[in-house]
Amino acid sequence: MIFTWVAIVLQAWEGKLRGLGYRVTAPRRAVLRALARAHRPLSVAELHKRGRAQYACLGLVTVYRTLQMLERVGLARRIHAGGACRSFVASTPGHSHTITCEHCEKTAEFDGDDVCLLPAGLEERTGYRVSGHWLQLVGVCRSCRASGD
Amino acid sequence: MIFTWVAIVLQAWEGKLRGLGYRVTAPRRAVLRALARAHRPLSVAELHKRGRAQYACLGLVTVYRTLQMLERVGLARRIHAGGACRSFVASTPGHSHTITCEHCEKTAEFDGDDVCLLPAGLEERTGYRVSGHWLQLVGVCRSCRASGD
DNA sequence: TGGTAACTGAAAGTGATTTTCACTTGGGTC
DNA sequence: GACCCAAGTGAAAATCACTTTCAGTTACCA
Repeated sequence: MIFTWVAIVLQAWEGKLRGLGYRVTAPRRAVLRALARAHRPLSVAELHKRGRAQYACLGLVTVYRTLQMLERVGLARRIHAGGACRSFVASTPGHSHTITCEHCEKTAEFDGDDVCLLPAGLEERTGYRVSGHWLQLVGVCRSCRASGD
Repeated sequence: MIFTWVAIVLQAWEGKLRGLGYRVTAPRRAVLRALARAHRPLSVAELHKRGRAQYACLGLVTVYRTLQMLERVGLARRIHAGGACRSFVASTPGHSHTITCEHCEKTAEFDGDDVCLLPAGLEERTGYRVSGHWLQLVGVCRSCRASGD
């Protein structure tokens, strides 16, 4: 039996959900799988379509509900792109940020605890005491650079 | 004749719009004014309501169109809050970031060219060459701290 | 094996945004 | 100052993005 990377990730996710008291159902598996296989942020509609490839009668509402749940437990992350926040990527729990390729949209996470690294004297300049932040980077991924795009 | 700060800002904005070939109309002035007077991010509906205080028959569609135009020229900025990107604040053109108070939502800009200051070796770690970023901070403003909130 | 609370899909409801179109107007021209 | 017309406008309708409701189904614990 061959285990793909996606299968291993799904296994881990399902264990995590079960551990948190969530049921692992066929519709949820379909959404999880679509998320795990994607290499770029996907809209709810796209996830619905891809999820249906695995579970034909997957309902759109279930996709919304599953994403909400996955976001809550840190397994999915909402991405800001094109003036809206309607796309999702798979995520690992914990504090991290994302970087998205401006050509192919492939999105990666990187650990962010050491990022900010905020401008010196920000509190003095603005009067605000910083308690949180939200950072998204844009760049060009290795393969798009290699293909000269 | 007394010039308030808001009046001065509006004057500058109107000059900028005219310079770019946009017409300065009563509906646009109403939206600009509502934006300039706000101390926190406002939704489209709120801007519509406030704009009507100055120009009674301001249409909702015009608010959308004006915001789109202002965002394009850098005079308004969309703010991400509560899982959506539906609020706007006045903005100064150029590269800067925002910080929003988690209590009163008052939002300030700060210059961001010196921010990132990204984690060393990000390109090596992720394979991405960074070309841009989007950063929003959350904190507590001076007056909310003073009031012990 | 049940039993049951969690989960589901369809349909209807809501709210945000865009499109369309006939009408109005800012601002340059004479 | 009157005229012109492309840019701008508001209302209504259409579209899109969710959310709620509800009757039926199912994962999983005892």
